[in-house]
Amino acid sequence: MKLVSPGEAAANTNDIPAEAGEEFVRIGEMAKKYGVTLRTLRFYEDKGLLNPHRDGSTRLYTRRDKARLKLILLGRKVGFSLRDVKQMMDLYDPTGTNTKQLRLALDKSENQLARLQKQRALIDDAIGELSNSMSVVRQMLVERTAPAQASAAG
Amino acid sequence: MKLVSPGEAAANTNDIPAEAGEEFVRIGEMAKKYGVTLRTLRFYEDKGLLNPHRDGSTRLYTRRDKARLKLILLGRKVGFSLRDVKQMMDLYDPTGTNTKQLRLALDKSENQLARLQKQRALIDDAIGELSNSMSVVRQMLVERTAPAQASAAG
DNA sequence: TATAGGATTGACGTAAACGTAAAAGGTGCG
DNA sequence: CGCACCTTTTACGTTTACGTCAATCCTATA
Repeated sequence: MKLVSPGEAAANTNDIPAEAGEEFVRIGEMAKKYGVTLRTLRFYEDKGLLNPHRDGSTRLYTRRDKARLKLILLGRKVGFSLRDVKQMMDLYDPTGTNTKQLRLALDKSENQLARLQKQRALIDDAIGELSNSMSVVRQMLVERTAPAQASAAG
Repeated sequence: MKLVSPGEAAANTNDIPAEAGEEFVRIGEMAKKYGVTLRTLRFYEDKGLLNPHRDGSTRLYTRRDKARLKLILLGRKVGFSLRDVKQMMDLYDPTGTNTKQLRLALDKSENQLARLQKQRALIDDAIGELSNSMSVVRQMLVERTAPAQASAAG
């Protein structure tokens, strides 16, 4: 009747009606486990990305919620907006082949990949310009700290 | 007594008290010339980044303003915030060597360069993960569109 | 029972850089 | 004269993903 696997977080003694062997986790555990804040989990729920069970008012996360959260975090990592993530998740149907979902995901991924590559190009550009500017500034500083050298060389 | 060089924008006939040969430009010209909106120029002024002269209430930009705007745009391009840009610009002193300004700029630039490189790494990471995911999804789609092949091979 | 530690909802705050009306004034041209 | 065009100021709206209180509640433990 444990909420979490043994060895982890021994501060929970709540009796929760877990008829089957489902591992329920409360928000604090969930947050720690995935390195997010409580606020984040509630926010995701508010946006319809998560749907934990409830024991009264207390949120209880199952491994399905964990799987969803993992997907969300992966999506965020590769730069999808939460809206995109939700759109893709909403297409999930446990009884079907999810072809639509997969196609949408692939489609969005292609766009996102393009965006990322553009961003990369922009950043490379910025790095280039910044490096140039830095050279110039360094040179100006040199001329100001050693003006005798400069005029001697001129 | 022209506001702009001949051949450009022949719609200005305002008489402006330009005693010297200073080229004054109004906000519309300025915006076009640098590819920004009027709102942007006013916004930059509001933030203390620009300080055009006035003919009554009409803004008049000189080449000093142009130089400043160029710097702002360069700063933005390499990822500085307007606040950073202002901080650096505020140190400019036409009578001194501006060593402080240059040092600050260099300092900020180093930080910014580091940030850009981190971002680049993150993006590369994201590209990698996204590409992986795409492969997986593609594979899943293949298995769904040609299940006979898969079961035949199994 | 007091206290510390979670948990809840609600709601405003934050960052950046403008966009977008709204309402009004000035101007040259036909 | 009136329209078209440029300009002005003021000020709220937008975007995204949460942060940060605030007030309250529940619970196990010493």
